[in-house]
Amino acid sequence: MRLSTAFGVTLREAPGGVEAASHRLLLRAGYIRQLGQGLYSCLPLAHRAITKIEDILREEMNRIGGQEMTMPVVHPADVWRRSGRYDAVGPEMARFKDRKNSDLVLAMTHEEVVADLCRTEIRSHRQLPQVVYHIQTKFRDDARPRAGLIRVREFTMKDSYTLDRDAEGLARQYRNHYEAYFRIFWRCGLPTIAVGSDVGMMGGSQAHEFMYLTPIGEDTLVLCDACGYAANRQIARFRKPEAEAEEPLPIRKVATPGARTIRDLGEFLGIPESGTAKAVFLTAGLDGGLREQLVLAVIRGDMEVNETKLANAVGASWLRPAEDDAIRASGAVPGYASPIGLHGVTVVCDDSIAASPNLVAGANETGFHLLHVNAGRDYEPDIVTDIAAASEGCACPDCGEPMRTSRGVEVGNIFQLGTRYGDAVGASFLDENGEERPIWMGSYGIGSGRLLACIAEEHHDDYGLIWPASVAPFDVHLLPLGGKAGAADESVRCAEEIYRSLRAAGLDVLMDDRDERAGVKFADADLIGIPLRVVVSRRSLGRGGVEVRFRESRDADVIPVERLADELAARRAKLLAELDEGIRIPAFG
RNA sequence: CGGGGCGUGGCGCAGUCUGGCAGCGCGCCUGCUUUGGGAGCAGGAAGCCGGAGGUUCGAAUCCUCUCGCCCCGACCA
Repeated sequence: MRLSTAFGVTLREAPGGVEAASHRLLLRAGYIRQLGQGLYSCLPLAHRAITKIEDILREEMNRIGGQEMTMPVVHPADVWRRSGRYDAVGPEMARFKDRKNSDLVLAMTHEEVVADLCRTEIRSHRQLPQVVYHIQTKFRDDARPRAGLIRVREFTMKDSYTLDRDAEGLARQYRNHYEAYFRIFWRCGLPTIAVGSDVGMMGGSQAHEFMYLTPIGEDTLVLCDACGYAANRQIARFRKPEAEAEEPLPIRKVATPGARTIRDLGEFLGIPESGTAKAVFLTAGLDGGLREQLVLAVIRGDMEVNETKLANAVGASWLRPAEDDAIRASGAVPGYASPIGLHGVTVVCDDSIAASPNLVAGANETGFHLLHVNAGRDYEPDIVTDIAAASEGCACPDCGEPMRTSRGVEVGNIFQLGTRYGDAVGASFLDENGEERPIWMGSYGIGSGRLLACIAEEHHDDYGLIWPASVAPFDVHLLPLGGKAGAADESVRCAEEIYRSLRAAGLDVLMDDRDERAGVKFADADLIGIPLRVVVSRRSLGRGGVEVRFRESRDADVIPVERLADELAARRAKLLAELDEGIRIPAFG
């Protein structure tokens, strides 16, 4: 491609309000342009880079037996009604009607369609296992897109689906994806870790997220450096400080004027926060979010409630802080609440509460608390489970060492779905004994645009992007200096010849044939970030060739023109080999 | 959905408080000079100031409504 005729220009200044380095540089270097909130066009440079990413996705999917196909972006609402997700997912899914007034949706993902296809295509155990995938547009009407391509509303995703006859088959395919994903990310030059994650709206039993660790990430991860435990904070477990064993004492009411918070209470009574029971009221959306239920989460005062765990415990599709009116209607008093003597409330106790005797709790009376409250004796929780939020420094659930937290961007995910979707649409097969059995499904996604943005985030400097050779939109950036395009200058003639010969040698070449000064060309080359640069100038020709350097390096080598194609091909091969050699697949767990 | 902010040539911004000729830098076009890290000089094109309504002799500026975008939170595979 010739820069003089390329569609898209570089910008000296980024548009205002742009924070993330990947966002700023992709805009400035002419890769992407915003059309609307969370909606981006990929200009030729980004398109080429994404094509490289997709090539890697295809290779690695095909390596584990994947068959590429294409499924529609527009779905009849009925397939989503059958799975129960039409009502469950809320406004994130775009819905509309066709001319016949039939309900349609824009696809957020494709489990329903795959399950529907299985209904007719999969009849016998002989047709299993299967891996199918496509690279297709998704739309999710996210409430808050941000950071350029990191979080958008319309995006392209590689989503694959595995079909198996039993849980063991699913586990095998899940593991194949686990390894394939690490290969993919390493080949793209992106370091990631796999963390255990919430299954969320997908449903299912086990899930991992592949996380690129970066301060701009929106997910909080809890990591143990000692043993490798890693989980999204949404589901992260930890060892809770144990309470001292005591005989239960008789309950006693004490005046605690003005002590509305746990800290106030601890100071007032002269006890540690772990000696108190914190009561948090939330309104939960049950039955797919249609029915509201007041929930009281009770946790020891030294910990916080994890809303994801709580939502999973009560089967809620959403939670919101409860209004004071609803709290009072249950018999509780905000600020002095406890689970004793309430009605119309689902009481969920963290397991730390059940294990801690003689806690201080509210008296459901303004200005008073109760001493020596014991779960099971003074009130009966509806649910006792782990609803505590892990945080920086808390003890690893596996080895007990202190854990740290980190921010991350989810660049891929893998889900063991089980038989849920097959059951919903009646997708089953006949086994060797002629018995009808449900199909076990798995679902696995990687967003290609988000992946591109994360790679840009990882590989850049103050001057611009520095693409790994595997995803760079071009292999070589060719810069003729000193002379107008098409002029009879020696450097230009030579560059034209090199342009032809490198392309003939199979390299993707971007030639800056614009009538620009050297400084402008260098600055734009830094910005665009092609890994190999060739400078052709009177000076270099005087030294017997052209200058070759890596984008990352400051040093150039003079290479004779006759040897140039071989030299560049060798350097490119070396860069790619380094990426392949870097592949590390952590133990599955 | 809650809180905050911003919409003025392609991009970055000033002007708005205190109403009175629509500006600056970069970019773009033409010419001359220059030519290895974002050149200099000269000339030029380009904005119904996001939109609608209102107040006023007069509105980018004041008022009302509205649309769009950004940031924080809620939410989210």
